[in-house]
Amino acid sequence: MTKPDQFTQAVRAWVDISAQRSMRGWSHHAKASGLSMPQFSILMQMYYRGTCGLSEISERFEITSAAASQHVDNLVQAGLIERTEDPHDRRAKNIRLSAKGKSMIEKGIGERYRWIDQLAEGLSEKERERTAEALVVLTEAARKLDQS
Amino acid sequence: MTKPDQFTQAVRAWVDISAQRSMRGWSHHAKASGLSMPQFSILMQMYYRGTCGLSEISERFEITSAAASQHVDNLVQAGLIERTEDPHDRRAKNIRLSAKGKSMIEKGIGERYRWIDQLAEGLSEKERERTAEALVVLTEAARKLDQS
DNA sequence: CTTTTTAGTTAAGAAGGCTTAACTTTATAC
DNA sequence: GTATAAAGTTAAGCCTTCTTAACTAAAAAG
Repeated sequence: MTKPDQFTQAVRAWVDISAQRSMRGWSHHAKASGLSMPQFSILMQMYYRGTCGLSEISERFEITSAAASQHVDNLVQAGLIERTEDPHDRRAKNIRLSAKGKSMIEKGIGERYRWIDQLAEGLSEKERERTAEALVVLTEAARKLDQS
Repeated sequence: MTKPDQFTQAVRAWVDISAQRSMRGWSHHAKASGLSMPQFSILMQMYYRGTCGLSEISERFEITSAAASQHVDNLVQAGLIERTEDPHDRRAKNIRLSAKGKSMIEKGIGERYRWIDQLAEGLSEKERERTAEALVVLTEAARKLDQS
């Protein structure tokens, strides 16, 4: 990498501003629903990745299994996730979002992305089309990075 | 807005994947440098917005001025920011990054955006040009949202 | 079949972040 | 010029998160 060229510059600027925007409504919703950030993050992971074990949570968030267990326990008591025994390995637990947890997260996502609708209103039809195309290209490329 | 159309969909997907990517190296760097997330976020704000008063910090992060004062104090003692009296209003303090704080954040930013360079490698010259243009348009529009 | 590993839980305690409340100092309003 | 408001600090205490350590139960290894 020699210097921040035009592409890098453009991506950085957008990532910055979009991340900031998204985080705003995000932590708002977390607070409003009485959840702490870690709790909310765990629910978020459940939403995108589906059922998992406790160990996966502790790995992903780089906390001890004790900490993960405590978080999960709180969320279970709040009725937001379900914890059942894994039939194939009775030491392990299967953890998944409850219906209540799911709808909660979906509301949070709506909150997180409301600004995108406002953004759309500030653009012409043509601009929306062209930027959407560009983002699809970028998203594709980013996904490939994840797999490598 | 009636339903998530193509534009919204594309923006969401990209925001998701880019935010995730950026956050990864991000909290890593924060931990590695012995700073908590709130502390790191404050430094980040200083970096992008320059000098500010204490009240701006408490507003931006939605914490009391007491909490902001404590954070700032820690950062001053760590040599990462400087706190001086505002000559125009002697009640107020001017808070700005120190050289040490600046280089620290810049290292963090490098960490945060390393993946963008990898992303660039996966695209053709033409794609880079066109996506960069689109992102400039989006960034502009998002900035306008902030001002309204 | 015994030993060791793995998954998870529980309890106790340390560390950090945030709040309220009381206070100082300076600016603004009347 | 006095009263009020604003910027910031300090101290005390609450709450959350996280960790370590001791534990149970089940699977895997030998």
